[in-house]
Amino acid sequence: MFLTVDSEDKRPLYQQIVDGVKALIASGELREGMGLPSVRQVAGDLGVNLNTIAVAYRQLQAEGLVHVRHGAGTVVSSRHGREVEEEELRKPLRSALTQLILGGRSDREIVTAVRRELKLLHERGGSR
Amino acid sequence: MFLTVDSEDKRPLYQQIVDGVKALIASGELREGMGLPSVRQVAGDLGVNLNTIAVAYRQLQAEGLVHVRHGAGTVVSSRHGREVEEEELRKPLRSALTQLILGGRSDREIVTAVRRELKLLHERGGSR
Amino acid sequence: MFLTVDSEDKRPLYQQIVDGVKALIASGELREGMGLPSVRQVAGDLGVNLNTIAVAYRQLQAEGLVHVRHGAGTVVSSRHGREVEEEELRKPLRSALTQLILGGRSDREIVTAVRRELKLLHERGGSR
Amino acid sequence: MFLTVDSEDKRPLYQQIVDGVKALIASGELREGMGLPSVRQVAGDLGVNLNTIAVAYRQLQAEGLVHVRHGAGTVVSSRHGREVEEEELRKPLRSALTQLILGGRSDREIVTAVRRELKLLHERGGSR
DNA sequence: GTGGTCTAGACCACG
DNA sequence: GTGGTCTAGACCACC
Repeated sequence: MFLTVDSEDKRPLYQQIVDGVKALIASGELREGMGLPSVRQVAGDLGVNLNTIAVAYRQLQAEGLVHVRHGAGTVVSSRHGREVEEEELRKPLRSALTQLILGGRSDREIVTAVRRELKLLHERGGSR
Repeated sequence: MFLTVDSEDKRPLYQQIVDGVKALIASGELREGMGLPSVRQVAGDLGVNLNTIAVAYRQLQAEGLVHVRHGAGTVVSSRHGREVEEEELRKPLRSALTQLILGGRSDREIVTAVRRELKLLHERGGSR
Repeated sequence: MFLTVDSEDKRPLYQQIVDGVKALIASGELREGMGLPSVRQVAGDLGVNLNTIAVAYRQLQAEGLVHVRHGAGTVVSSRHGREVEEEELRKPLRSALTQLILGGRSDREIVTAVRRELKLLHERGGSR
Repeated sequence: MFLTVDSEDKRPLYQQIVDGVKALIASGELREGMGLPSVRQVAGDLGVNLNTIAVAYRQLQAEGLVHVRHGAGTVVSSRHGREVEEEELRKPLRSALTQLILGGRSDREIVTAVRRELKLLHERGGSR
């Protein structure tokens, strides 16, 4: 699988997993009905504890992105009811933009960067 | 001052202060050489522990955004020397965009939202 | 048969079968002496592993709701002898009511909902 | 505090804690803004592991019933946005009622029991 | 002091 | 085989 963790990253390990899976879903690389690798396999691949991965999967489940069939693995859910509050989405955007401005980027540069990132995020999904 | 804290926010208090000051600088509301209110005053205004504010100021100082002029309190630094790593800036952007995609927003909607936020962030700063 | 399973349901598959049969008995749709469909047939109909159905039937048998007549399959038992502990019944009731209260429902609304559900549960059973 | 766990109970320990806190909130015994006992204290009182309680508190937080101020404890949230899906509430009700019917209770007895439980659930809240 | 994260390792439930 | 729960014990972040 295409998940990575970085011990330098400030986010907790389990959150990195959550974000990684979210990114894979957002890009279309993981689609509805597809199975996620097992907790044990991810734990082995990344060299982290079983429980840590289990926590990540549980959070994904709680957010409705995946559902678990107990002895049978974890699969990507159909995404109905994912009505995220507008404000909830805007807060991280605002924060990221603030940092870019502080980094000296002009508005034009920022918009260009946004377009580039969007393209990258979609590209990995392939034949979508 | 125009700083606020929200106990419902998931970020720690000190981080909210840091982000708030960053936003004020990014918008131009706080410019080079301008003084920040004293730790004591902010703590009093917000009803927060002195230590919490001190931690926030220390982090701003560590990031090179402000410096302490002895006897004169904390002032906003010049922007030189703050070369933030490109990757460091891109990570939160990517994360914010991922959430927007998962929230069902199209690329066009996202770019529009980015422009709107940029405008809002600048507006507060006035003549800049 | 009128049993269904839902892979999105949080309950394990075998429990869904158990609950389904219980509901059929409670509504009168299945009465004393009537036969249940064979394990093999249910498994085929629902596209579920044989073992899973067998586990469900075993639990129903352990609870005294059905018994096995050799050569004749599984049949619904008479109700005698199934003295369920009062406390055992009250626990799930209390839990369900707690959730309704937390959901903002008033006592009157709850009682009304209870009556409606009772009616629905009986209706399916016909002449009873 | 008035939380108990029962090793005979089929629910996992952490779920019993969650349900217990929910019941306390539903009854009004725990009101908005009131603090929950610390993870360590509950763990000590009940003789279970720290992590188990932490998992329970995290779930309560995820459901929006409490919010956590990192170094400062856990408090009951104001309850806006607790729009639970009607179906989500009805499922446990239906299941509980089914069991009561199977236990031989008549509809009248059941409604009476419901009223009694509702009264009990509210009574513990006192001056509400 | 508070809660959060992580590890190691055990045992259970499900399919 | 899958995921779920629990324990014991460690270390970190926040206030």
